[in-house]
Amino acid sequence: MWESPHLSAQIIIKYSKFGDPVSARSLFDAIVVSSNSFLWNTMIRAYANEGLCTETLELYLLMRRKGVGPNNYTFPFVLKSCASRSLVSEGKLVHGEAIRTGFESDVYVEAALVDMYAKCGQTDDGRRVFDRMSKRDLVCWTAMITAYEKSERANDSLMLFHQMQEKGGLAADSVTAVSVASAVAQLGDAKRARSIHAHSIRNGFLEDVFVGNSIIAMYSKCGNVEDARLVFNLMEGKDGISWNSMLSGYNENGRASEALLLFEQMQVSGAKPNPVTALIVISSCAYLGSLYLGKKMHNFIINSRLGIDTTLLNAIMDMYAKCGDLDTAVQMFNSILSSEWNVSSWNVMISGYGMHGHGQEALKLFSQMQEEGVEPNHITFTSLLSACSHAGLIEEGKKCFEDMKKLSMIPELKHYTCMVDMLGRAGFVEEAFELIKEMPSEANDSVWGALLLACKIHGNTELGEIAAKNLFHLEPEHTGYYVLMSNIYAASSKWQEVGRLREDMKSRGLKKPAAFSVIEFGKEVHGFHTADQTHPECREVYKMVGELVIKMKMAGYSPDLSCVLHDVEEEDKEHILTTHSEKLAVAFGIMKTDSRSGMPIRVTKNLRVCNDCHSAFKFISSICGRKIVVRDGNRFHHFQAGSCSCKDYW
DNA sequence: TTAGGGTTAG
Repeated sequence: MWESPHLSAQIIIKYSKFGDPVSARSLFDAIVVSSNSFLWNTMIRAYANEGLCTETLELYLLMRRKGVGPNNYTFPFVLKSCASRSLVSEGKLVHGEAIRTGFESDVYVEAALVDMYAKCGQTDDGRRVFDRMSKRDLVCWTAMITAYEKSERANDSLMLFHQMQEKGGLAADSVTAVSVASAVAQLGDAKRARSIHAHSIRNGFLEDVFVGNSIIAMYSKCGNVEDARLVFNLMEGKDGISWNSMLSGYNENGRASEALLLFEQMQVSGAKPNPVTALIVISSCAYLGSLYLGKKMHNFIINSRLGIDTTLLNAIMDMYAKCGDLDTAVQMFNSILSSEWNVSSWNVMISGYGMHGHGQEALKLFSQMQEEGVEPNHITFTSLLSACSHAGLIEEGKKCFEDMKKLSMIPELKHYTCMVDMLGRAGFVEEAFELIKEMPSEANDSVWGALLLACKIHGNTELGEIAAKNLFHLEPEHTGYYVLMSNIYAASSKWQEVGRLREDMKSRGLKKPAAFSVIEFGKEVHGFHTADQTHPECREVYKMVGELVIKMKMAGYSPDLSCVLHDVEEEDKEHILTTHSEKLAVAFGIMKTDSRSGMPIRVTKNLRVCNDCHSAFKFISSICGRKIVVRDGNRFHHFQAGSCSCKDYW
């Protein structure tokens, strides 16, 4: 029997098909192996198809040592193994052997090489092989299109897709459509997204769940959640990834509450959440800043035994920090051995300390991290610089920036944004502007935005105008920048300029974003707009604000009328201040919660808290003996006994 | 005797 290599090969393949490569190998070893490559190829194929990479490569080496020549059947399997583990150097050696043995231009070997280089992220090497190929089929084209997409070269990916249709005369199938949709998603090109969707409908690709899922992700990343939802609703065979894609689509577009609503529907539908779902939904809670929902989701994750890995733990800690409960985040961090944490865990805590104004603690944690031998990455430095900025630790921040360069890390735009923010807030607006001028690349809207904010805080109209000019050019539709500049003009009573900007906004159809504050206690959530008239208890709330103002005035408070950016009478200004959404929310909290409970009043505001409210909350915390925690658009403020954790520096 | 391309989160 052993004399027939074909029969032996069939048995080896059978063993392999039944998932028993060990028996296959025993049989292989028992056979007197000839110099014929056939049986070797069969055994290598068995290992490669089982995903046993080491075994494949070892057997390949043994084959070479025994003087058996590999051929066009050997290389595709060996290359497949290299691809599966991203073993670039091994793959390149095998490529060399294929050249030496004269099998490089075999179509199967070529295709395997393209695939290997693509999977190892060596896109250009893959392209060189691809260009030399004598015959290319749809799979080869798709492999190369996907390789570009995966290495974030969306334009190259789409260019190749068009070449495939025009020069190659090939039509895409659903697999190609998935990669092309991902490439369009990377570019965020809403117009092309529609055309890919239409193409997929025409060709019936939407029956493939992979295509539906990638189109949902594509629309979401192009800012078109409505169409993503439409595709999602029409999908017949939704799987876990469909739900997750739609959930994260809402998150990406700042619509976290809709993500949570969809999550409820997901549970009703019977679809089973997985750890990715948990990760997405926990970050929705973090975005909303709802401690109640965050805790509820944390319990859900524990009870549903989803399996909590470090990534999910990091997201949970991040959620607690962003929902104002830094203590729980710290407790979680300290309750686990530091060897269990990865660099993101440290980053989460450093940024958590930062957003709550504990700059020194953030720096301490950074030292500890380095003592533990954990290498910081660019996110570590973003978190650190932002922590220094919030705490006004200028010298420390400058040192971090230098440390970063010493570690051969090139500062990115976000690091410059933090530096401009840090210098600008501290009053070094000119120095911040100099830094922008020295930047190796062009400043983006975040960098100029940080400068504009600094100009608003310190009343620098001249530099503010320069920042605004750049911003109006870069982001002509971003309302916030018009508002900031108009606030700068208003603060120096340049009402004509204010009017001009207002007209400009009007002609572009832009509206000032409405201020909105949310207060949460127990299961209750209440929202207030500026001058809210819709809350069922708003009369009582205004009465409470009035009483608080009287008490505050007796304690020395005087309204900061400069916070009213309208050209109106002083008396009206004072009244306008009492209608700010965050004041209404805090007053409601005082009315509804028991001071004896020791629970803080937790308010989240979508925009930056105003100076007058900030001052008022310090008085209220002292008068009412309450802790007030406010999360504004930028950071946390913890008011207690007449002062704020930000030390009036924000 | 042969193979190869795909979706979500961080």
